[in-house]
Order: sequence, then C-alpha cells, then structure tokens
Amino acid sequence: MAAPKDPRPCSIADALALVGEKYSLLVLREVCLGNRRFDQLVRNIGAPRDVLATRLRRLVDAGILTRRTYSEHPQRFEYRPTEAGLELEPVLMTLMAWGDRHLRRDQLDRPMVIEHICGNELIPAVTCTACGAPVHHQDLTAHPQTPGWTVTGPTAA
Amino acid sequence: MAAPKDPRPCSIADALALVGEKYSLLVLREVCLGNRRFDQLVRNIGAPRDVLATRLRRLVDAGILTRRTYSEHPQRFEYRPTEAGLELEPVLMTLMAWGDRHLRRDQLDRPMVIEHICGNELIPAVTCTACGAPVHHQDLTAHPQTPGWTVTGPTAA
DNA sequence: AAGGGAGGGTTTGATTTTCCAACTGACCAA
DNA sequence: TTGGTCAGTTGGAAAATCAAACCCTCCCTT
Repeated sequence: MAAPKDPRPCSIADALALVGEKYSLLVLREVCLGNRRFDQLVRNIGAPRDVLATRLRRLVDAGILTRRTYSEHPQRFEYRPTEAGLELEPVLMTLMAWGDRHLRRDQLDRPMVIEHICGNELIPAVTCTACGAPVHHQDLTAHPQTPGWTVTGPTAA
Repeated sequence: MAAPKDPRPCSIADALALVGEKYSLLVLREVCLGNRRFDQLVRNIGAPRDVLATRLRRLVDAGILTRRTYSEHPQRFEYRPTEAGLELEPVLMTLMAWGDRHLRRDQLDRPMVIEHICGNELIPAVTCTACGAPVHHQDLTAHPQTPGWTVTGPTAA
C-alpha cells in the first residue's frame, strides 16, 4: 500500500537521514581526530553553536557518538565516536581523497595528509571484498529487492 | 590573516560543500543507476521539484553531472554523471554498506544488492592503496598541513 | 477540435531551518 | 573584582524547504 510518491527504499538514503545533515560528517571528522569538546567543535567546524548542539544530540541518539562526563563541577562533557561511528571514517577518507583529486589543482597543496600504519600516506581505494579489485562503475550491476523499483541503464539489473 | 572563526581547511568539507546538501547524493545514486530524467528523479528520490531543479543546476555547475538534450521539440534533457561523478559512486557504495550493517536488524532484508563483475555480491571495503590492508581508525595518523590546526587524540599527529 | 497525458520545469505562499549575537551559569586564576 | 573557559540556551531576522498549482510544448485519442 505504498503511497504513489514514496521514494526508493535504500540504505544510502537511510544513512544520509542520520549523517547527511549539514555539519554532521564534519562533527564525525573532528571526533575521529580526537577533538571531543563542544567549543573545539564549534571552532574547527565553523558551525553555529545551536545547530551543533542539535546535531550532537541527533548523533548521540543514533548511536554514532557517545556523550561522556569528563568533569562534574562544573559539568563538562566530551563526545567520542562509537564503533558504528568509527566505521564511518572510511567514508570520510574516501570523500577526502575525492576532494583532494577533484577540487584542487595543486595536488601538493592538500590541507591534511593521513599516514597509514604501513608507513605510507593513505590513499584509500574502495575494493570488492570478494575479489579484491577496485570498484568501478562499469563493473557493477544493481538488483533492487523491492518490486517496482527498477533501474534502467548501466548498473542496471 | 585568517579570521578567528575560520573552520579547519579540509577536503571533506570542500567535497560536502558540493554534494552534501539534502538530496544531492541521492541524485547521484539515481543517475548512476541509469535514471536520468527529471520526473524519474522526482519520483525515485521523493524531493520537491523546485529543490531538485536547484540541486541539478548545482551538480552540473560543479562538474559532477552533465545536462544533455535528448530531444529538441519539445526540449527535453537528461542528466548523466561525469567522470568525477562516477568516482563518487564508491562513496555511495561504502555508505550503503554501512547502512545495511548498522541500520537493519535483518541482514537479509536489504533494499538493494549490488553485484560485482567477479560474480559475487559487492561488499565494499576501503583499503590502503599502498599496502592493501583495510582501513581501520587505529591505523591512521593525521597530519594537518596548515599551522594552527592541531589534532589532539588518536589519529593525531 | 477537444481532451488528456508525458515531460521539464517555475511560481506561490506557508512552514522549517539556519544563522548570528547575546546571554546564562558554573567554575578557575590574577 | 575582573576576566576567561566551557557547554550550552534564547531571540529574532534571513534563508531554505515543502506541497500544490501552474505553464508550455508536444503527442495521442476521441
């Protein structure tokens, strides 16, 4: 009994409903970098304080961040990523690499470099777990599981 | 001469400035699936028509989509991903996998399955290009390139 | 010739969000 | 006593979102 204008059911949409609002992923970036305090987040992200407070509540509710007291008297809190939050970090790394590649003429002028434990700079690649190959559009075929939600072109079923 | 409240310079933020608005990544999902027409996008995404029109203009301006005439008389257009747009697809796949893992109790009830050319279902992993290992938070160290933008915790410099 | 539908938007007006600056309230240090 | 840190909340103006209606061009059917 789906209403005629329900959007396509999709985990991308569901994920973005949690972390797709303005600043949410930047909050995650900062807490992953170890910046856990409200004022630090305000400064590093450049978000209005009230919006940031709203986002933090939402991310905590979603189980992506935890809010921990680090001082009673005065009450002070810090935010840390949960396991689920840390698992979004690869998304951030991939997005950062895309930005470095497409949004900067000078590839040597990157705002931030991530070092991997292997000793090299991290240049992330999204690969197929089964075969190990990097993921390319033309190698993918989508199979919607809900009747009625067809796909029409390349990446089609 | 940075104003005291400039946010951290970062390619994640720059990328999100282009594709971080509501619906933008869903537009990319649809065009990657081969759904290229305005009305199709409206239906599949569930976005208001005016907002969608705004997003499409922005994505075309950003070089992530192209707008092609597929019929004069009447004038009709279709949207396709550019090379840069296609390179964002791995971000979508990673986000989808995260959503499948964390947002659904029943792992067998996924809204969409992607098949890789290798014959298996695509389960994407973000790996280090240099050593091939999957990317985990504790293996990363961040090095901001701009003086003054320190990081404090794990993933710290 | 008159509808009706598809397609790709724009317009209108009401509702929500965002944004910014100022403020609170608890504490500490000079 | 004044000033600063920290974690927010409050108030009011500005911007974005939303749904529904409208527009225009074409094709098809009656």
